[in-house]
Amino acid sequence: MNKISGRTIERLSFYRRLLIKLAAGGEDRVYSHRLAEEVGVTAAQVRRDLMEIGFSGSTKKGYDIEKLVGFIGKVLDNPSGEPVALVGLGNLGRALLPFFAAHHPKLKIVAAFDSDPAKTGRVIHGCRSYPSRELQPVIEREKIRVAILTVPAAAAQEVSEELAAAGVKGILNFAPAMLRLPAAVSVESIDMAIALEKIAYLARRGRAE
Amino acid sequence: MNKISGRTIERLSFYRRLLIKLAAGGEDRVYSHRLAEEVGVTAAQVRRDLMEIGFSGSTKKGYDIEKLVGFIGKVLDNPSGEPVALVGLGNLGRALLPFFAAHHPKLKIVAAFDSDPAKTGRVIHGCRSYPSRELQPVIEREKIRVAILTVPAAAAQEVSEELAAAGVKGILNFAPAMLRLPAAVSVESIDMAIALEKIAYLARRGRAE
DNA sequence: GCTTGTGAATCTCTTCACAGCG
DNA sequence: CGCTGTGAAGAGATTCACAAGC
Repeated sequence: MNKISGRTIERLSFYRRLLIKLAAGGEDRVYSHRLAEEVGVTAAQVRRDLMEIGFSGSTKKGYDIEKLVGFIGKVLDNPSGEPVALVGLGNLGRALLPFFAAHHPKLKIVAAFDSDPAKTGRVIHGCRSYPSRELQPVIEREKIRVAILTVPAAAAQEVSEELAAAGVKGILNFAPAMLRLPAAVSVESIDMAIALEKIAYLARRGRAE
Repeated sequence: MNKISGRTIERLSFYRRLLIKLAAGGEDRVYSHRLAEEVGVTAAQVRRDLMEIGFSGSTKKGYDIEKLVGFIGKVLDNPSGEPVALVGLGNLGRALLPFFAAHHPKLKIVAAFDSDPAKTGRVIHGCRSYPSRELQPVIEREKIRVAILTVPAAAAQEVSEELAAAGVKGILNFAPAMLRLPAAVSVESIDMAIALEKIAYLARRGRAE
């Protein structure tokens, strides 16, 4: 169950989301075809992914939804929950707080940071905000290993280094900048400006496929 | 210069961003190595990408920055500019307005929509907001072909169909939902919840590579 | 020497297609 | 039968490595 590819991780996450929805609708078993159809991949892909994590559906009638949700959880989640830091309380950061607060049972934003004193020392959407100066101590105290970075591009490298130094091992980076960090720190970048340029390109040229 | 892969488009966008920064710093030529290093890919990858769009640097001393920026622009941009619609003025949508308004010379959000009358009929960050009912006429009038979708997941499918019907050809989808649309419409989804789960996973397991 | 441009090799990811099972 | 699990084939993307230019 060791090295699972990034693509597979993403799809597992999608599968789980859908499975939970199906379970809420009262279903308890599902075929790879169905899962594939709803998530937008092929059935073979679904079976491969489940094979990769070592999950077996009974051949009889597809996969047991509840079991599969649990199994995916064992792969993706930290059983004891995962505290997350949000760094940068600009427009985007403030918008993400309620967005992430809403959903996840395991992932929880427990601390927010900003360099602007006007934005700190408060509680925003149930999350305490601290001045940047307290970044390292708070992250260490709360044992935070995952951070969301929503600072301006110019500050991103510096702040990410502080995060890494404080012990953060994964950064979800929204700043339009490339972060250079030790290999022990994983970075996943969401570059919305690039995504918009891409979709504008695709809209002009005909659709691929 | 025809079918360019999605990956390449994204990287071209990155290259351009960097090139503009270099040009602002007074530089006028650049080697593939340098570009690669700063963007986080290999030099061979850079050269492949430029080959793919048919750009030739002089062998003498790398690539002419200004020419390359222009060339990438010819590939990516609609020369007459690209009007964009934003649909969904919740927290995220409102945060994206200034974010996108800031930067791009060609891509410009010219209309925003929301189903909540309290949020419409105003001008937010220089962008006029309309009630959803006016979605189709406004999009047709403004000849909008690109839309950013920031509505709740439950509404995403329906709204995206309206967009498609109104003539939109590319959708940047932030809703955690899979859109089923005619193949003529391109969809690029940014699923922040999935991305956060992924980075949490990577933070727990050691880094890949 | 240092580049770029590029065929060929490699790696990674996805799909095919079928054995095996209930 | 129609399903899952999976070896093998296929597609795509990346890197290697080297010819050719200045």
